[in-house]
This record gives sequence, structure tokens and C-alpha cells, in this order.
Amino acid sequence: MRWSQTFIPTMKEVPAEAEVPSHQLMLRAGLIRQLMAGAYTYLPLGYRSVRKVSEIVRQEMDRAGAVELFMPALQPIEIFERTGRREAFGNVLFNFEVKRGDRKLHFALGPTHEEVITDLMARHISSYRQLPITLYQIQTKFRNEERPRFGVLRTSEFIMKDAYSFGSSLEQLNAAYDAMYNAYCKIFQRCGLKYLPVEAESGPIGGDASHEFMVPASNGEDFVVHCPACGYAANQERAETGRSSKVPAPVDGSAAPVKVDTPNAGSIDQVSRLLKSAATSFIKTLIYKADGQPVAVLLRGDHTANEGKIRRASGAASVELADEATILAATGAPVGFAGPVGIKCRVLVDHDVALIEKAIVGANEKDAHLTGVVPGTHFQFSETFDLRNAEAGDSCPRCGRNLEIVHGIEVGHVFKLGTKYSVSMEAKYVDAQEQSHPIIMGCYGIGVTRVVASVVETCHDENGIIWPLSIAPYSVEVIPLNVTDPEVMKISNGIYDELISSGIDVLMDDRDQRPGFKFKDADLIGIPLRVTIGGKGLAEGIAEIKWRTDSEAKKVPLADVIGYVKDLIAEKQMS
RNA sequence: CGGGCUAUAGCGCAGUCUGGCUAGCGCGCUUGACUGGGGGUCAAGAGGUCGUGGGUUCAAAUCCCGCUAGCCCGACCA
Repeated sequence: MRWSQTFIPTMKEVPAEAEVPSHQLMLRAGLIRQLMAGAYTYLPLGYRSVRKVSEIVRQEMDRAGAVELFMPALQPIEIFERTGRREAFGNVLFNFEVKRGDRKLHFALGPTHEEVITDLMARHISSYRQLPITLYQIQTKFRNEERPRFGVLRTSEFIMKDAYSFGSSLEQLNAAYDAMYNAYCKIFQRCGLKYLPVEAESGPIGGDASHEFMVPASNGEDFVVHCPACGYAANQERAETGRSSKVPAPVDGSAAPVKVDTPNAGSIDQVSRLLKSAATSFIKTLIYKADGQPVAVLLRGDHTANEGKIRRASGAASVELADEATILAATGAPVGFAGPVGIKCRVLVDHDVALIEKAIVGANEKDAHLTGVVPGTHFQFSETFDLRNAEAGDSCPRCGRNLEIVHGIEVGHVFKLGTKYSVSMEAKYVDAQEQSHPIIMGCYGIGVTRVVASVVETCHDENGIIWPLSIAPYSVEVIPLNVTDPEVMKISNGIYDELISSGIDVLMDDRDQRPGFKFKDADLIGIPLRVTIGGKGLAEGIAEIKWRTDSEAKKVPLADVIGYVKDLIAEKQMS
């Protein structure tokens, strides 16, 4: 492609609305333009990268035995009602009514396609002999994000590869899951991304039923708990801590707790300032409703609760923070003054709470706290749990070394769904004994556009993008330094044509601009290999060839340029 | 959805507090000349509903009220 014939609107200055590097560079390099919050046009250069990622995804999906299809983005709202996800998605689901004749139809735009594909399979799978099968598509998804941000990293409309596996046994599910997991590793590796498969919250199925693929990036919205020593990685929702503690025996004769006035100080922050004590000496008492029953959850004051862990520890199917009335009933005090001493409900104690020697707790009385509370003595418990989010410095559950927290961008997710959708959509098969069972499903997503943004986010320098060859919009940029010089253009056109005939993606900057201008743009758009043809070089009979990451170009005799470039590209592709 | 910030030429901004001449600057764009290896120089130009609706005033980019859009922080995110 000749630059003069395509559309690459580069910008020297950073648009004010862009804060993160990927957003800034994608705008400046002419990859994307915003239409409105959360919706972007992929310009020719950006779309080429999107297509390259898609193609890699396609190849690896096919190789893993998945088959491609294409489903409607437009879906009847009823199928979301069948699975209960109309409510689960809530406002995130785009849905609207349209008139058709004298009827009114209610549609949704697909945020993902479990319903559509399960409905399809329900109609056509009847026997275990038809299983297993994995289907996928690459398609635009719609989610009414409450807050689109970070350019293309979080949008209301984005391209996603979604795959769904259907099987008749856990073995088939596990095989499909493993095939997808491995394919994902290959895909992200081929896209030049540093990624981390992390254990993710997997709901009632438990175990290793879900992994997220995260790209470590300081602007990532998600937190990954990672052990650099053994490689353990999990998202913050899921991450276990390697902590445990003994239940302290009651101490006879220890001083009784002292009640102190804490008027209008209901938060840890307020009370710790009032009493001049660190948050680590507080016990935070959170009242949850576990399957409707009040439960008090005790955490050290500076820690944050993890609802998934609380749910598992309580043995309940669902937990939520209690409302004010429930808190009043359980503690006898308004929100902010709950404490474990004398509380009238079940109590779950986090490991770290047992280690506090003299704690400050709510007094279960308005505007009052207790100090000098000794866990195990002034309130009893028989067991401690892991109830909070992991933090940097916690010990690793696998190897005991220190965990660290890294930010990450979620680019993929694999999930063992089980029978949630097949039950509600009545997707069943009969086994060899003619018994009917719900099909066992898995779902597997990759944010294609997010992969592109993640690469830009993590692969750049102060001059611009540094594309990995595999997903670069073009592999080679040919730069004739002076387009008014017939000799320069003759040679440049020759190289350009020959490289194209060799099947290489080439961009030629044939604009009548000064060399410095073109070099700056070349660095900005980050095409991996640069071939420069100028009057000085021609006098020596050479062209200059350099990788985007090289500081010095290599002088290559004109006759050898094509072969040299082909070799470099082939070599890079092998590595 | 709560809190904050912003809106003036394609991009980045000044002007707004303290109302007043023809609304400015840099980049980019057009034309010409010079120039030609890291965003060049000179000259001449084009380009503006000052986000939008209302109000105050002799007079509004500027003050007041409403609305809209965008961005940031938080909540949310199968």
C-alpha cells in the first residue's frame, strides 16, 4: 500500500482526552478514532492489526478442533429471560423495542452468545454420539458499560472471539477446556503478548474451572495476585492466602474491654483518627446476609472483604451485605458500630483477626467502641477462615513465599460452565442407556480488539508503537526519502513491487515530505522493518534496513535488498 | 449511578476571574519560492453557530440558570 493512497491520519500532539499510552498512541498513529464514548472506528491501519489478530485466533481455534460459525448480534429478549440473564445483566444489556407492522418486538444486542448457541444446539443435538463439539465465532459484542474508558480497552462495542464447547461428560468438558487453554497460550504468545493465566472465580463448580488470561500492565483495571517464586497467579477475587492461625485460648484475668465514646465516628478511618490508633489494631465487623441469615464477618481493620470466600466459609449459596434493619437487629446499633462482643448472630473470623492482641471493636451501641478486646477471650470462636482479599506480602498458598499484586488487562477467559445454560435452555442428549442429560458446556472468550490495545499498551517507546511482526499492520515500510528524485523512486518502486510479489505486507511512504517527517511517522506507527532509499545510499549502491527496535540501520547492496528482507522476516517469524 | 473536571479552527491551548475594539497563539491545512537524511525556512492565505437552550446587560466566549457531550476518581463489570 502506498501511503498517499490510504488513510493514516497521524498526529503530532496527544489529544487531551487520552490518558493511557495505548489510547494516545492508537489515536496518534491513526489506528482509531472515537465516535462517542465507548465506540471507536478502526481506521485502515488499526483494522489491519485487528484482522491479523483475528486470523491468528482463527488458526489456533481451528487447530484446536473448534469450528467457526456466525450468529446474529440481534437477539430476541426472550432468550435472556429464559436463562435469567436479562436480570443478571441488567443495564449492561442493550435492549430496545421496535415496531414491525402492528406488533412490537423486543430485541437485545448480544453481550455474548450462550443463549443463542445453546438454543441452536438444543434443537440439533440429541445423542451423545454427536458430542463433543466446540463452536466459535468472531463478532462484535455489545455491552452498555456503565463507564467506558481507556480508549479501546473498555468500550460498549468490541470484537470478541467467543467459543462454546458441548460435551456429554466431565472428561469431554475437561478435554475441550484444556484444548482451549492451550490454544489461548499459543494465541497470546503469537500476538507477542506477555500474559499470565490466572485462576479466576469459578462459582459453584469450584476447582480449576476458570482461568483469566491477563496481560500485566500498569494501567490494567484488574488486580492479579502473583507469586514470582512459584508462578501461582489468581485474580484478587479468587486468590487464596497461605495464612492460617490458631484459635487463641481464653486468658483468665485479662482486663475487661473499655468502652470509649466515638460520637458520629462509624468508619475505621474516623475512629482510628479519633483514637489515634492504626487501622491494623481494629476489628472490622461486617454484617452479611448469607441465604437470608445474618452473619458477622470479622476482619482486621485495614483489610477488605472477599464475598466469594465469605460465601464458601458460610456454606451459603449467596451472600450480600446486610441492610440497615438486619444490622440493627443483629447488633442493636446503627451501621458503623457493630462488634463481636455480645453480637446476636453467627460469627466468621478471618485468620488475621485472631492475631490481634488488643483490638478496638464496635460496641454494638451507637457512638461507642470497645478497646482492649482480646480475641478468644472477650469473644469466642472455634475456627478461623480466609475471608479477605489477598494483599501484597501475604504468603503464597502454594509455596509460602511472598505474593505480589500486579495490574493486568484481561484479554481472555476460559470457563467451565457446566449445565447452567443447557438446563435452562433444555439442551439435552441421550446416553447409550437412553437416559437424558443436560449437555455439559464450557465457554471461552478472547477480546480481539482488547488484544490489539494491550499490545500497544505494552509494546511502545517514547517515539511510538513497536509492533510485533505477527500483528503489525504492515511488515515492512519502504521510505523513499525524496519522491521528486526519479532514480530514488525507480528503485523504491522496484523494491516495493518485488516485496509485494513475495507476499510481504508493505507500506511505502510515497508522500512528498522531508525525511525527518517520514522517519518520525514511521517510528510512530511502528512498522517492524524499515527500508530507506535515499540519494546518499544510492550513490553507494545501497539501501538502509533496520528493525524498529534497532538504533542503527544496516547498509545492504540494492541487489540484495529483497532477499535480505525476506530472510529477516522469515527468521523473525520462526522465532 | 455518586463525586470532580472540561467544552474557543482538524490537534494542542490562551482569552473567562475583573463583560467592551475585527476572538488570538503554536502545530496542521492551501498556494508559491527556497530547501531536502530525524516533524525545515520565508511569504501569502483558508478555516470559528466560542458545545447547546434560555436569562441578565447598552454590550456576553466572559456573569446566572438549565441541558448535552467528553474525560478523570469511585461503585459496577456473565
